[in-house]
Amino acid sequence: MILGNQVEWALHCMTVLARMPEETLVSSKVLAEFHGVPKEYLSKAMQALAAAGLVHTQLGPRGGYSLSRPANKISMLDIVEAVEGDKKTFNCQEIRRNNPCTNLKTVKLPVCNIAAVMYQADNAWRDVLRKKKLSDVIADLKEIVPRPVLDKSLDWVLGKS
Amino acid sequence: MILGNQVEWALHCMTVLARMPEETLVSSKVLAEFHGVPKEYLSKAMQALAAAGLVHTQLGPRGGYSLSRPANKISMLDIVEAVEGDKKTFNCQEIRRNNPCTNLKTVKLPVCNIAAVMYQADNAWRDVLRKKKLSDVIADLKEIVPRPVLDKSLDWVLGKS
DNA sequence: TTTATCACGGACAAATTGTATCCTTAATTT
DNA sequence: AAATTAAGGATACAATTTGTCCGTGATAAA
Repeated sequence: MILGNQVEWALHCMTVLARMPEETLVSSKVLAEFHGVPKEYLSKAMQALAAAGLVHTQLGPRGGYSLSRPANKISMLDIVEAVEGDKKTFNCQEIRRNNPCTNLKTVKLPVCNIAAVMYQADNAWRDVLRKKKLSDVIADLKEIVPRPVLDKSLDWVLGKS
Repeated sequence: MILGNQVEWALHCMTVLARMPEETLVSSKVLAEFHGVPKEYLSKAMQALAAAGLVHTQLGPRGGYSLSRPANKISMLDIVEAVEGDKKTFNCQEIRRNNPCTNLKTVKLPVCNIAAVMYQADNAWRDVLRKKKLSDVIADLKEIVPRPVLDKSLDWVLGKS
């Protein structure tokens, strides 16, 4: 059970957008070059973010992406689910109903107790991501990355936007 | 990010083994028939459980599987990791080092803050599964499944073991 | 108005992983 | 000796992930 790379890309792209001045648009070309990932494929992730309403998009020359709302109103879960979908990590197939010695095919049963625990674990995972806002991520970033590196990166992106 | 079916199968098989009297061996053929899943493929999951030391195996006629330790000493995480592996659900590719405006390829950096949150979520998920013991699962089972169904199932498996 | 740049989105292809079957070998009971 | 069982390798098929390519429409700048 491993998340796709698109999730990582999307998270990093969102932190870039979150650090930009208001109204600044960043194209997928710039985002792709900045992160060293294929532009066309990254574009799919950005489309997912747009479809989820997390980013605003602008077509045409000098077009690109910007956050559609403040970074403290966007959680990491929002981003992960936008790209990865919101299906649970455990897909109960109800194999208990295959039990050959009783006919449980049509009987109504409470939710499978094994699935229940898996769902509980799934929720714990989501809760952590739901509580972490994009603004928190930016704050963390400023703690661990040297200021000059942060500034140079911002200037680089701004210079291309 | 979705777990494979083998995890579900393994969890259900372990609950069957946990309900058996001491020293009883259950073959993969019986486990497969009971759960309505392909025997050969289920066998792979059982091999994984054996490799992880969660079940004892016995070859030859009347051979099969039994728990290798008490059900309260086996967690759901033990079972999930035995089948699914213990790789984290988020695989950080360190794309922050691809940043074209600074050379971060070889610089030592603290763990990526985005990865850190993903790992935290991963741990929350694992914690729930680690705390839930196989014995707890059995207890839950007795609450939600009618007693006659439980008894008939046990008798069916015992009759074939 | 023309041209270049951008997001969008469909079609396609390659690589990886998940699901499953088959068969041989070795161990063990009857 | 014969039958049964787990172990494990080889293989095939399906689904998903990863990635590319190209056409369309929007839009800004020349």
